[in-house]
Amino acid sequence: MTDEPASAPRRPLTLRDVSDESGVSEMTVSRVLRNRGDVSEATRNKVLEAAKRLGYVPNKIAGALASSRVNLVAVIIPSMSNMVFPEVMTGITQVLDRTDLQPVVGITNYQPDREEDVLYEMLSWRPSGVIIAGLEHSDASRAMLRASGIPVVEIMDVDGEAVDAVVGISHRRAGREMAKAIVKQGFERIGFLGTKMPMDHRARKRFEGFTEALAKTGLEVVEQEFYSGGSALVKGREMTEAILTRDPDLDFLYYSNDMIGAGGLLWCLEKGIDVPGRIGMAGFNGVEFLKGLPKRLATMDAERIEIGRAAAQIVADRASGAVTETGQRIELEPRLQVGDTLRRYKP
Amino acid sequence: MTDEPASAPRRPLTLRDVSDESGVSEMTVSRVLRNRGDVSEATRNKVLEAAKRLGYVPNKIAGALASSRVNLVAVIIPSMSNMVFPEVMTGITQVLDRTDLQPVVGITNYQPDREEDVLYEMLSWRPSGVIIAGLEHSDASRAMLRASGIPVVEIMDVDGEAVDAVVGISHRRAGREMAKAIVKQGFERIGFLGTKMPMDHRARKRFEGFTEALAKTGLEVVEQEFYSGGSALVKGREMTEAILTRDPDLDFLYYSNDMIGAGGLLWCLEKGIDVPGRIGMAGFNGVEFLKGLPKRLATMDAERIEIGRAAAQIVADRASGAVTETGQRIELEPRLQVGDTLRRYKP
DNA sequence: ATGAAAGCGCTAACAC
DNA sequence: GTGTTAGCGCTTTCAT
Repeated sequence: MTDEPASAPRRPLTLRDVSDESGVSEMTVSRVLRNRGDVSEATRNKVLEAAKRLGYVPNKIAGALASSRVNLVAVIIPSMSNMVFPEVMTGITQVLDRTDLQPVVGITNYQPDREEDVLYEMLSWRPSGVIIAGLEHSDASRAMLRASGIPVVEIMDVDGEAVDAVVGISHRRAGREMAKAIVKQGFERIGFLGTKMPMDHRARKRFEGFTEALAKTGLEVVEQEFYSGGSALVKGREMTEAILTRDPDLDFLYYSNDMIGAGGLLWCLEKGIDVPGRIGMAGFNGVEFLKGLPKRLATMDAERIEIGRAAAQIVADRASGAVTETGQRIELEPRLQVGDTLRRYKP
Repeated sequence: MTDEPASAPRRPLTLRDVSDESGVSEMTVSRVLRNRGDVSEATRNKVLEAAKRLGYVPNKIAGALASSRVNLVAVIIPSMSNMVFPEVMTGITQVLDRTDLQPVVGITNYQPDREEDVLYEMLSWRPSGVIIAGLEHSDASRAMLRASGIPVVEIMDVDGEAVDAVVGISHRRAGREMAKAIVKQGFERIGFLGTKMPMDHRARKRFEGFTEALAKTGLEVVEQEFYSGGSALVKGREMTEAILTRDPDLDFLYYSNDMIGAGGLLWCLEKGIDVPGRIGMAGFNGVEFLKGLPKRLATMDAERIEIGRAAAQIVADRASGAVTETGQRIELEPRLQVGDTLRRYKP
């Protein structure tokens, strides 16, 4: 019996092993494995066969160190269970799949110090670019991003100062436009339901834009309700019940995201409340999920896939050297989806 | 004007720069930055200040090459937009956060050849371990996993042959137990709704267990409906309508996941169908989401967070050298959640 | 078309 | 407690 089963070698294979096995120099083996430079068909095949026979997997660590090229793109987002960020990832992947770049995801759980750690960790792998959610970062994080010397794209939000490039929508504007659409339908006693603000800058900006636009028409948010943690759908129900108990005369509820909006909508329908005849509702994000509800909640599409695509394109262009420009700014237009809960029945 | 703004240096900083700035040898700088070995408080501070002043971020590529230690754990999953896998990630993160290991996620979109690519890419970074969803992989993937010489944990499913360690539930058993629970309530004309099988081995196994257990009681699935792609909630509605149109006498619908089950439930409630009096329903996964629906869909909890935790623990133990055992097998028990759609009203 | 030598930035191992 | 030396496994560069 041997101590070293073929199935789990103690020492990982190196180029050297493939070189020995094939009788070709390390250098030429390297060229074959990377499709670089001219190699005769004969040696090429010898090498490929040897590599496959041995089950050789190149060591990217050594390769990256030698070439100072790393085909990774750091993607730093607050959460994965949000429905929003997986879609951003879809957009990023769509574009990066056409290049040799690979996304690597880091999760911050909406905590600035966690973001700092994750960023530090990722930058220490010297990625080809960074795509990071939001414009609000700790001073240390911004310093790291600036000092990294690699393309940085801040995504989701354009309301603020960017380190380098930025792709997103204006959440203030999204809030304003929703306010206008609501007022236009004649709603007047408006309640707001959302996340606790400090955790979510984009929700805060939407709220600010919303109240600002209402103020211009002489209206204001007459009741508010906030939550944190827990199942958003359940929270939406609970908050809706709470706010309508406090003020039964509200005629519109604006939710800071679709999930709590969906919860509120389900609750109202169960209670036999006429939506939108008696009360109108709207959420934010435009998640696909809404299509399956009894009524389609009004919402505003946050252009998530498109944001991911555009951000990845900026990184890819810059990493390939084709583009040297920095500080690109792409503002996408949030699209109002009227659905079934915003347009009032004509009396 | 200078060509080289301090904000974006051409050349990334090295240990050497910190050494020069602090007047301490590279080696000692390295020790300080890694908290290794004894360093006097004085030099320690000198180094830390110099590093911070310069904004130095260590190069993990070089570090990993020199030490042949990489604190990354490759996590390979089919999808992020599934609600299931983010929860597995939560469990993994909970455990890894207490170590110096970091998860790196790769997405396969349920495609075996994509899985092969992602795996190859990740292994080439020489991670400390691999956590990979499912037991079904291409021969090449299995060969790579075996040859890697690092801990491999296959998760979610225990029905099959594992490369190394495995943590999950038996989906066949989950299907069997749901069948028994349904039969026990006196349901007899049972329909099944699910994903197209070849894409989803775990759903297939649940279906097999389900039909097998039904057969033992002399029953069978009398109608089936399959889907692929699209919004699961919408698909659930459409499939439910289709299957009940084909066979209006069905008295139970078993869905292969909670999302399509939720769609079906909403559709039935809208149509005024008495659930579970007229027709019973059950899904699979136990997603939190169900709590916010008008009725709680019966389901079976897949123990996702616990699976993530246990898998990460195996990798962490093995990576630390504390445990050398291989081939661990942890089978968790899926828990039936009766909800409101399985227990028949007493007549 | 192929090979030889040097070195990427760091850490292990060993001095002192 | 601190410094020195020799690589880690590749790729770059320059020969041939």
